[in-house]
Amino acid sequence: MAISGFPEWMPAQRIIEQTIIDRARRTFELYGFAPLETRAVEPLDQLLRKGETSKEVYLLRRLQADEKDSSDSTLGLHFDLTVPFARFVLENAGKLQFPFRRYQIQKCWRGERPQEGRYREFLQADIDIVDRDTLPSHYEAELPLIIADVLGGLPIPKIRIQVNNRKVLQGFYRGLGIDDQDEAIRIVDKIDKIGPAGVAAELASLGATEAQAKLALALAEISTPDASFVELVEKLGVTDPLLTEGLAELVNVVETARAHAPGICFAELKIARGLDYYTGTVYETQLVGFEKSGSICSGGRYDNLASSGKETFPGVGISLGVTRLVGVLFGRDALQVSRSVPTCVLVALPAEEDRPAADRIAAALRARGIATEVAPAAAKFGKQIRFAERRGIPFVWFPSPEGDTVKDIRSGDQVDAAAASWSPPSEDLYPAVRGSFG
RNA sequence: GUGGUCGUAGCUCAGCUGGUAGAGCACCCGGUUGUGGUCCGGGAUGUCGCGGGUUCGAGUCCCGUCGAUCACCCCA
Repeated sequence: MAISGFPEWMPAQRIIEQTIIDRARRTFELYGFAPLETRAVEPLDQLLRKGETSKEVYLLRRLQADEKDSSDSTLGLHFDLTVPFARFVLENAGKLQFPFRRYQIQKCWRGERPQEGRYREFLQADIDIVDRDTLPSHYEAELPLIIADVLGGLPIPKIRIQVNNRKVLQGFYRGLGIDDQDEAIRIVDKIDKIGPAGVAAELASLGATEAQAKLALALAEISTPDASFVELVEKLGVTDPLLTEGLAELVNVVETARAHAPGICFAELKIARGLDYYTGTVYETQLVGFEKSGSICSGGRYDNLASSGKETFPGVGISLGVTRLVGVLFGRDALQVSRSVPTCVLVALPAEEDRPAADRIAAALRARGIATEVAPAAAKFGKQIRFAERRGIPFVWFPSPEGDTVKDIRSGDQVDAAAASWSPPSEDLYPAVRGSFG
């Protein structure tokens, strides 16, 4: 029986998911991120240190727990990888070299109501860079490039990375004279759901004047693929030091992305991100054609998350929602894989007595990196071929005293072959993932 | 956590106002005593999501529950 929100994929789907994980890992390492895994649980007070996400957290309880036991603080499963990482950095600051860049690919848990692309247990592939005391803002420009690199090499729809900076919003609202800037950010962030009129209404109930609401909406409408958003903001006539600072940072991110990966990164002044530990740049990523499914890759800069009072480790990170990405695409049947098993070659079995010889052939192929299995039984060759065909295994190997042959069952071509030297075309070595979307 | 829709064979679905479950595709066997995919013939298949209730009788009505999905919330 399935448990709501805890997806279990079929092997073909898992192969696709692993393809994405492998791509992410390989790319992260190419950019010099060190691998890390943190424990699944954190003390509850750690998890709740920033933000009021309490209701989402799953708690860990021992079945035989002593009711009177109050020694340890309650443990909760982590709901992202950034908070545990911040804790890890504080704990191990003495052993790490800064700036420290690491990747972490792990399950996360949130106690939410599941729907397509939203799960209670899901996989995130997260990268973060932290430094001691200060963090140069060029790192904020680097992260979208890495994500573009990961996703650009996968058979998925085009992506659109939307970037904003909370300083822009905060500074603009402050300059505008709105007192509760954080609440204003939350309201404007809902613009896609409730529309400009809805935002104006909520801002009004926050105490904003009509003129203020109008300008806030005008800001939210700004969306450019380059630095031209600055002029548009300046035209609105609001000034504030924080706004100026945020605009400069945002220019850097957008222009860097435009130079290295044009057409995928946009300054989008309406996005804000829910998690409230972000203090500067924030990212959100849409799959083009799947915008309704939400962001598949989000993050931002946090200046105070890893801070012990004495020391501060500002950081910036971005997290790819692997489960959401595949879940959304599976939901539309948009991904196919060439076979449901890793096997490239099936060694046919003429008779049960031939199994030792077949095993030797398989071993020779495996030794050269070719995934091989031996037929389960010495059935008619037609059946053995069908066994391979159903799983998508491309090659069937026929052992013979007169010399082995190998058949590509897709084309029907059959050629003489020796297990010590034959190799499949490189594109057949591993299951191939294909995407189909309009 | 709140509310809506849905849940019949592996898949897609049919099943009229309650009368004891069906089709197509897929699958298995044979034709084709060992090289599949076509064709022909034959065959198996369901705790009708689960539990309870109403009824002489429930896939069909009622309640609950689980799951999928959507909206809110939130977010990967």
